[in-house]
Amino acid sequence: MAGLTAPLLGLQKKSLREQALSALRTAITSGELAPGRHLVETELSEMLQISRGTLREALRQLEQEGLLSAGPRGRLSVRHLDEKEIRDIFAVRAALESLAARTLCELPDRAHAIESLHKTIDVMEAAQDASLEERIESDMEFHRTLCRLTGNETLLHSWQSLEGSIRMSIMFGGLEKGVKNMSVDRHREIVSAIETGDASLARTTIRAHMDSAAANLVA
Amino acid sequence: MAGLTAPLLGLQKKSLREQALSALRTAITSGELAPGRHLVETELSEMLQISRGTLREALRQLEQEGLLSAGPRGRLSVRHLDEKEIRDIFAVRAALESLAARTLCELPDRAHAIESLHKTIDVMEAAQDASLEERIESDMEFHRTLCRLTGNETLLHSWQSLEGSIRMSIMFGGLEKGVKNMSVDRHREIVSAIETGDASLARTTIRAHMDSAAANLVA
DNA sequence: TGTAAGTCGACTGTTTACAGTCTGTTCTAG
DNA sequence: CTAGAACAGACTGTAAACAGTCGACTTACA
Repeated sequence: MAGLTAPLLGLQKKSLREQALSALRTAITSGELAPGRHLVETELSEMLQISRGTLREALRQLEQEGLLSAGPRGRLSVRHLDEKEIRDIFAVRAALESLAARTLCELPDRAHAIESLHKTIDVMEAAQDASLEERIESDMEFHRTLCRLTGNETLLHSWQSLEGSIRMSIMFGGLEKGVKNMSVDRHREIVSAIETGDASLARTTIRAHMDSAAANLVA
Repeated sequence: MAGLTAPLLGLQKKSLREQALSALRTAITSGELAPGRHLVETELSEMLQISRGTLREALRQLEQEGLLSAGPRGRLSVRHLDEKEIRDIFAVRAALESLAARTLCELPDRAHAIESLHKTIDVMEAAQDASLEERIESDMEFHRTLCRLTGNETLLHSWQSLEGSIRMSIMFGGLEKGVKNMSVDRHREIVSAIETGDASLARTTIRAHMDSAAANLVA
């Protein structure tokens, strides 16, 4: 876990709290901090080289993102997801991304959006032989972009609040299973559906993508 | 704003942070802290009679709920919603509640859920002549229950994260306009749709309810 | 020996005080 | 009148400390 301090020494632009947040998020979704692991404030603050106060602000945020769960007397531990929870997370994710797809379908001028989406898929394609982590990263970027392009800030925000849980699901289900869902074709299919402007088709395509993704993970 | 301290003196079970959170949430969604209002940490901590550290933890959470927006150098102010944002919030809300309705439709044994929902509508009905605040409260309770009954914790959590924004939308649009959406019949209609088990119908009913609610608010 | 009481240590919740930094404002010297 | 210094307000981050609580361990007693 020594790697935890490293990310903080770099980019000084963000506040310490945000740096700690990123470092912890990464540590959790990468499995460095295993599910169920108990977190001790004084330990973490020492590891991250920040004060307890600042750390606690970050912890509250992670708690709300669903990466940490609170036990008795406020004791935090890394959340553990069971299969039902993974399915539930993907159900919510599907609902959000369906809305995104539907919204994009109704966009009169969606050529630019289509292009942006294809670009993120190009990145995915280029990362075919890269590490699992990089492939997952490019996949997340596609879906995040899908939400961002709608221009609905609330939608993007809700999706991002779920992002940590999604990443945990993938990690919990196994990265190998996770990347199975990241076929380039499936994603092009989604973009095509949006391109047609058929909201119903787009919704169905997204839902199918998510259902199979969740099914793969818990299989 | 003197009322801010009062809620803290009551129920001592929760931590100071949670008490502050509730107090601030109420102050914001009730309009006591007006949109755009700049918040000063030392002022608030003095008003709420808690330390800055504890306050900051609460503020982080409100920020993530979308009730506060951060300006340059971390200066927080009460978020101001324009009409597009209200529509966006209700679009996301519709997506979440559609999922809830669909999930309940697929529940083999949904008699109990149906009953619970009717009960919350009974409360709404009884509150017909109560204050606007109470009527809104009973409406929120119905929709929250809708999400809770699915047993999907992530869905409930996402909805609750949005709850503050929803309340702000109603406040911003005007309470009078807000209660227009709370007809008992419309809600019974939603429950009936779920009772039939027709997921598509349920989804359509929810969506129509939300669309008209959003339209009323920004009208 | 078994159990009940007492002790100790580990953590969290919360407060206070303080240092550093940024920014806008005000006051003064030229 | 204006450039620049001095200042006040506000946020970020830190360190140290204390109370309360709960589990674990120890001890004393029947």
